Amino acid sequence: MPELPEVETVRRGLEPLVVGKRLKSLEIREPRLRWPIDPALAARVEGQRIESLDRRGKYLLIRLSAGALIVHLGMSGSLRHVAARSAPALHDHFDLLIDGSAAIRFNDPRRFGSLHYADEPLRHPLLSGLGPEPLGAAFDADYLHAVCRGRKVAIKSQIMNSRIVAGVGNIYANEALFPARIHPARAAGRISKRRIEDLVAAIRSVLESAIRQGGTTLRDFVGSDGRPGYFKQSLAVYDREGEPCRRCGEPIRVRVIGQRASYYCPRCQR
DNA sequence: CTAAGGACCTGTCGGC
DNA sequence: TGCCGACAGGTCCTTA
Repeated sequence: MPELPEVETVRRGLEPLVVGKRLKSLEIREPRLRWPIDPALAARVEGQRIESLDRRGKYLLIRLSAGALIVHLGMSGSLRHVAARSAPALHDHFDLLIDGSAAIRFNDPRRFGSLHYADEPLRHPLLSGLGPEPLGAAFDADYLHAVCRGRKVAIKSQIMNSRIVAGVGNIYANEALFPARIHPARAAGRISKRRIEDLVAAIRSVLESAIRQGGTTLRDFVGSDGRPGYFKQSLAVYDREGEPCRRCGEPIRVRVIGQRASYYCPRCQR
């Protein structure tokens, strides 16, 4: 479900509610997530002050006085700000009880999400190999062109590879390739530098625009306040099979590339 | 090394 | 109406 803009939406929603507060307790109801939650984790973080809320790719970093909690929302996860007393519902796997009477509640039907603790989160094995942030200065045309050189993988798979760039998932990979006018199946190594520049600009612009609209809600994404995102109405190609291209009118097509549904305009994208 | 496919889970939707 | 397969916003791990 959540890609970078959705995780950033959650981060921005929670930040003012938790930073500076004390983490009273961590209540784990279902430890069987993508990786089992370490049972020793609760004792380790309880009583610590929450210093900041950061994001790296699709990971949320809850930085504490010492170390940090690392949360990933997987495909179906959400973090909601709720009253501490409220009864947990199905798939509410853990609560972070915050000073006062509030809690941050993690819900995840598919359990592809995860919760870790690390003294230095950026050195954690899951984060240490991540590529640059797509909205950061290190992600530019020189970089992307260099890492695409000689590669035969589809450009869409390449930009969805978190070791290449962190946080671009299926929706925004599709959406960025459209304004860049690049066919999603084109071999990464067979794209000119000029067009790679367009792609870098498109990735940035699509992500920023999605963040401004609170992310994309297709079915069930909600921010920390329970509200959906509104970027769906801005989608140019994703989930628009058969509908007219917004640029030329040609019906949008879908095909599977790298196991993922890929939407594109066969006339505009080469 | 690269690339492709399977695996992990539950919920929902479309077709028969 | 009911059942069954296909598919869903992620990504690690194994295999070739």
